[in-house]
Order: sequence, then C-alpha cells, then structure tokens
Amino acid sequence: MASIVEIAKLAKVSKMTVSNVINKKYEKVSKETRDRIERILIETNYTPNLFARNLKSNSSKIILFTIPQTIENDPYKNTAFNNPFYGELINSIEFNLRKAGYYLMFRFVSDEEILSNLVLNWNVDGVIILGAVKKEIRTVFKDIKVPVVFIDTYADLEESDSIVTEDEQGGFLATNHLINKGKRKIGIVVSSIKEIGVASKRYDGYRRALKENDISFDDKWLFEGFPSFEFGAQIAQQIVEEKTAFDALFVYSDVMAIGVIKGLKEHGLRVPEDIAVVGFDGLYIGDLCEPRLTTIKQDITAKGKMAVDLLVRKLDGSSLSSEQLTLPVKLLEKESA
Amino acid sequence: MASIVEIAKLAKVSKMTVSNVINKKYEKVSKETRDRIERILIETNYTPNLFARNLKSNSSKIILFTIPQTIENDPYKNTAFNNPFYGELINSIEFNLRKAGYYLMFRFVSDEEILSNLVLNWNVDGVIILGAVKKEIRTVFKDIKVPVVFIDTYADLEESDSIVTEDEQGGFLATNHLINKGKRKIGIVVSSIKEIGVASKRYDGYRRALKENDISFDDKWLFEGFPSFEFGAQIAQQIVEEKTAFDALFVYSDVMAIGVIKGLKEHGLRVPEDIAVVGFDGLYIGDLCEPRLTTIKQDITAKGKMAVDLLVRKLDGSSLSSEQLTLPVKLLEKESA
DNA sequence: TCCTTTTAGTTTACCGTTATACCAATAATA
DNA sequence: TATTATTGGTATAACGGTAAACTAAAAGGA
Repeated sequence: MASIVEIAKLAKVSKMTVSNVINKKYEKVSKETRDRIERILIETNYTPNLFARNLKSNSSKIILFTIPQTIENDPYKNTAFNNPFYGELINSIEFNLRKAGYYLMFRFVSDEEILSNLVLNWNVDGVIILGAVKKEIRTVFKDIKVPVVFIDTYADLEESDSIVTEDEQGGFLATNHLINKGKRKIGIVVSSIKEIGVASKRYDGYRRALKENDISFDDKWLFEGFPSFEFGAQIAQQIVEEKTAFDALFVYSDVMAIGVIKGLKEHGLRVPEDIAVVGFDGLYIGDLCEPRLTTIKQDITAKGKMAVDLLVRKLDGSSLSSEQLTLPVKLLEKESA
Repeated sequence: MASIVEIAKLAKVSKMTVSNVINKKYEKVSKETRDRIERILIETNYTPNLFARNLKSNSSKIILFTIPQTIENDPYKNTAFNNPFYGELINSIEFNLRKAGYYLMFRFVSDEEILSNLVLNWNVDGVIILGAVKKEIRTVFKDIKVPVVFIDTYADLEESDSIVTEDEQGGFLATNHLINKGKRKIGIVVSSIKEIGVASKRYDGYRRALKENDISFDDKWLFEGFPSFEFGAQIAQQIVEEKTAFDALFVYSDVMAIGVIKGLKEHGLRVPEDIAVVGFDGLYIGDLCEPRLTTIKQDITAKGKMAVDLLVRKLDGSSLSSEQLTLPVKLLEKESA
C-alpha cells in the first residue's frame, strides 16, 4: 500500500534515498538515515510495486511455462495432467525457477496465443515450451529476442536451445532387453510417428534394435494412437483380435503401457510369460501395476532443472550460442519384462 | 516492441487518440482516423505493455494459485504433484481462469511468503489457496482486500469464501458401504486428524457410520501418516503385523489406498475377501489397481470451476458476503469393496 | 591555507499508459 | 447573426520506481 514517496515523506528524505536503501546501495546513505528508513519500511510493511519496477527495467522475472496444444473447450477432456510426467516436470521447473529468483506463469496455449497474448503482452523474461511447436512460431521467438528453451522438441534443433531425452537410445534399450529375454515378435505402441518427435525417435531406436539383431520388422507390429491409459487398453483388445501373434510389446509411455497390461490381462494373457511389456518414463505408477512395469527411466526432475539452468544461462548472458542438451536414460527392470 | 507513442507518430496524431482507439472509445475518433490507426496497429503488430497499464489501473489480471507447504530444499522430495488430484485441479483452474480473462501464476509458498512476496508485490487480483492455512495468514488477507478463495480449508469457514467437499459425508458413505458388505472390523488410514481439516472430517464421517451401526470404535483402528503411495504400503505392513485383525479399511485418499492394497497383497491377503478397501477421490489411477478401487468420487474439475467462479464473483463485485460452497460426493463401487 | 576528494544526499527525466481537463472548428439552434 | 452543442481531437499529469547527473558540506592532503 505504502509507496516509496510516502516512505520518503515519513523519513524526511527524497524518494531516491529510499530507493537506494531498498536496493541496498548503501554507499549513498549514512548509517543513521539508513536505519531510520529501514525502520519505517518495516513499520509500514512496504513492498515495492513490481509493475513500476518492471516498467522501468523492462524485465518481469516471470517465466512462462507452456504446453502448446489444441485447447479443448471442455476441461474434462484435457487429460494431459493426468500423466504424472507433467506434474513432476512442473514441480521441478517451479522449484528451480523460484531458487533462481523467477516466477512461474503456467498456461496451456494455442500456437498463435503464445505470441500475441503472452510473450509480448507480459514481457515475460523467458519461455519454456514442452512438446512439439510449429516452425513458424519457433522462428518468431528469434525476432523478439526472448530466450526460449524447448523441451522434447526435435525440429530445427541446431538453431534452438533445447533439452531432449535419449529417446532413440531408450527405444533401443527397451527393445534390446526384450530380445535378450528371448522375445522375437515385438510390437510397438506409440502416439504418432508421422512427424519427427519423441515418438518417432523411440520408434527409430526400436527399429535399430530389431535390425542389429536380424529381426525383420512387420508393418503390422506398429500401433499408433492417443497416449492415454484408455487407449492402451483398447490397443490390447486389437492385439488380441489381430491374427498376428506377439510375444512382446514396447510401449511409448508408462501410462499407455499400464493400460496395455491391464487390457492384456483382461483378455486372459499373462505378462510377461505370454507377452512381455516395456514402458517409458519410469513413473511411480509403474509400481502400482501388476506385474510391476519394466521401463526406460528418465529423470524428469533433472530434466526440469536442466531446462531452467539453461534458460538462466541465457538470461544472464553466460551462454551465447545455442545449446542442445540430452538427458540420459536407463533400463529399469521390474517384472513385466 | 512498438509503443503507443510510435504508433501516434506514424499516424500523425497524439498518443491519446491511439489510446482511445485501442480501448475502443470510438466517440472521440473519426472513422477515417480510426481506420488509419487500426491499420498501423496491425502492421506494427502492436500489443499494449501490461506493466504500464497495470501500473495505472492497479490491476493485473493475475490470479495466484498456491499450495502452502513447507518448501523442501530438494525437489525430488516434493511429491505433491505425484498425486493426480493436483494435476486435475490445476488444469481446471487454469482453464476457467483463462476463460474469464485471467492469468494463472502458480507457486508453492510458505505461509510467510504468501504475503510478502506475492500478493503485495505482484498486485495479484486474487488468490486461490489449496489446503490448510494458518489463521494469522487468513486474517491478513482481509486487511489487504485481495479476494481469496480457500479450497479444502475448514478453519474459520464462516468468515471466508471457500470450497470444500462433502468430506464428512464421504467418510460416512465409505464406511457404511463396508458395513453393508458385512464388514465389522473397519480400520481407517488417514494423514492427520489432529487439526480440523479434510482428514478429520472424513474421520468424523467414519465414526458416525460406526456409531449409527452400533459398532464400537477401537483406538487401534486408527492409522495416521503421510498421504503417499509408499506410506500406504508401509501401513499395510503394520496392519498385518498388529495382532488386531481387520476385515476392512477406509483410506483417506486413492493414492494411499492403492499403496495399502499393494502392501496387503504382498503379504498374501486377498482384497476384498480378506480385507476390503475403500479410497477417496475417484482418480483414474484407481482403475490401474487390482482389484479396481472402490472409492468416494469427488468431481475435481467441477471443484476447480467452483473456485474460479466464486473468485470471479468476488472480483466483479456480484458476490458481497462470504460464500461457503460444498461439492457433493458419491460412492463409486468397483471391486476392492 | 587552499585545493581536491569523499560523503550524503537531491533533482530531473523517463518507462508506457490512461483519466481528466481543455480547445478549436464545425453544425445546430434561436 | 449570435449563441450553443457537438465533433474530434490535444496537452498535461499521474501511476511507482530507478538511472544518471548534479550539488552542498565535510574531510583529507600538500
């Protein structure tokens, strides 16, 4: 409530002197005056108006974290946050931003809205974007000079700052593990491999593992669909109905994989004896499943920290050329494969 | 980038005329001039600087959503978001705020920080707080006249705007269901009932159901602990070791309940035959569990909407006296009880 | 003692926007 | 024809803060 001018009046000094005390520029202020002002600041419960400060400095200390997606008109249909992956990531990002002195603004946005509504309007100091982003949007960020860190985006990597996981390697490890277990008819369940992205990279790793082990891929081994628990269960139905027989499945995400296992068991198949399943992410819900899910673990909390650290390097100018960082993965063997 | 002054120069008018066009105060501007300015606004891709605007208007359109808690120094230890309850709630809150023209700022904060760091500093227009909040903090919000909506807080309800779930009724329904299934030795697993809150209310409902069915409560039936999956599993261990035998358990939350079931099964007990289990929340992960979890369903997305709607009523002045709203619950019978 | 430096401030200007008051030219009215 | 309203603007000040330039008095040095 109290502004710097009122404090100045109370302390019988100019507002500039108060500003110097607030900003700890003590060379300009005598011990006496400083003490007096500080006492008044506490008494009046003064806090600076950040709008005024930001207007001057043109910096907001706000970082926008966003997941571009077609915005549903029905919040019941937006199941993104049902996947604990997002929760763990946003938790880590908020934590690390807070530590670095920034504020997190979160918003689901459509591609167009990213620009018009938020980056420019709010003078956010930086942006963290999760998932696929259209190329036009990516280039615009360059023009307006707001640092952007992309997470899990593969297009135009060489021009952007980005964090990705060893997706190809993960797909390879998962498939190789199944092969080592003696499996030979290995299907893959993914979201969509039409565009280069997380799913297609994991698929590439899967294909490499097959190839290196002289297993020829069959088109019928590929299942694409929405990466949800429910869809995983539907896929299981398909797999049982199809004539093609499988002895193993590599599934794009843990959530989907748990759906697959649930579905397989409902059709009387045993996991891993009849069909072994490997997931991807290493979420705690893999342990809720029976059998517990064998999966490719990525450290999501570390991923969030990498993104924030990189963004902070951009903001303080200590990183000038673009950086592409990769998060390692490892196989987490439980019971489903 | 372009400010109102530059637009004014280009259009050869005063900046006030531009401002009037931007704010659609067309009475002050001729059709001609208006068209010219609007064209330039589009060409220059003008967007207003919200800091300047907010500095003038003293309103930010930012709503702070916060979960007060002891902030861990290690993000790996903050498991709040592992519970899909939070994801679904934040999704709904963001959706409804966006629809109403507000921005969501999210932050984990300690009680003290709520005040000093955010509400005053940022001139957030309103606050949504989830969970227990100390009384001192609650009263301070009154002084600074920022509308606040509390979710899942029970202390001083009559003075605040708040949303709670029918927790007592939920506890009653769950316990009654177990009794109807012929169970008589019914334990309860909760977080902590020491203070009045969600957990204690659910406990009250549990006690009421026992009483109405002439079942006398035994102190050994109460288990308190951290509401996580892991703790649920530990509780199961205790339950098996204790001499007291149970034939049913009412568990405070789904996440905890799934842990309990997992633990019980690992000790060779059958669910629901040996011990029936009822959870609370109605999360999708209840279906991942085997057997699928019988639970008390609350519509979390509706809860978020209720909170935002109430806050918006406060902001536009259409709700003057404090409102206490309650979200209904219903029993969702699956297989675990 | 005179000149220079340091200390402890003050004054001014500006960030981008908008509310308010003011004004000039034209149109309407008596 | 003189007066009043209307139209279509402009000028000024203010929101709260900070950077930069300036200044008066005290202290230090030769």
